[in-house]
Amino acid sequence: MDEVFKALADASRRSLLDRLHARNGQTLNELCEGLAMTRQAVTKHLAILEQANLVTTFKHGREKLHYLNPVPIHQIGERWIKKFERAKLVALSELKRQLEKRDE
Amino acid sequence: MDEVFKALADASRRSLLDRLHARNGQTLNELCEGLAMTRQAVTKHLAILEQANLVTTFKHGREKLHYLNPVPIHQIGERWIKKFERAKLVALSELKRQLEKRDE
DNA sequence: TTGACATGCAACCATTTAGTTGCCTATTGT
DNA sequence: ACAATAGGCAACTAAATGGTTGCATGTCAA
Repeated sequence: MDEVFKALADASRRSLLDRLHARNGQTLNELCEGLAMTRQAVTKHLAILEQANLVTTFKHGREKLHYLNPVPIHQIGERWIKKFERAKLVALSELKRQLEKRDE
Repeated sequence: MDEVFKALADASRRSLLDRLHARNGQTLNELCEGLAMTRQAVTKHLAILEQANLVTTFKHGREKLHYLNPVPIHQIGERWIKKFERAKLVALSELKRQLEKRDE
């Protein structure tokens, strides 16, 4: 779980996930196109995404195909966001109560 | 959005959010209790959470009260996770298709 | 009013991180 | 066979990050 959050912390990596979401199964070079980064930098980002299990790869000849694995992202929603859903419901009223308490 | 993801990337900060979720409106010193960190380190974490709008604070006399703001977390779910929900549904079949393609 | 308590500010340090360059290996098409 | 293509590995650098210590400020309570 820690690795997933850390992987998602970087904007370049989120954009790589966006690209895979737009078209799944891209090669490393395809993912590099149009980015202001060297191929090696992208390789490192993909390795981090892979270690967080957000991306799965298959080798096909000399190419490496990258696939988005949305399951960990879904788990964030399941385990973490839902935890704060109820809090969201009462947030406004709590803040309101606090603002009144402030004038004591 | 970038700030929210970065704020969530650190385990200490997520645990601070957990603590606030368990009991909202704690002071800085209360949030420090039992942590293997100096007060100043916690202050920095809370500042990052505040800047990401995940925590809101009110000063009450000499105390600073910290409140969880779950809205940005909820927005992650809205804007980002749902984007990958459909992808999750087709992920397995896509992977399967790829595995077959591999043997061409 | 003065000491204790709650917090703020700033300088400093070590580690991690994001990126680079340079070179090596493996596969493919002609 | 061999040049071009796709990717891998390692060393290095600059900047960001997470943490510390030391001191200053503001508020409360006796």
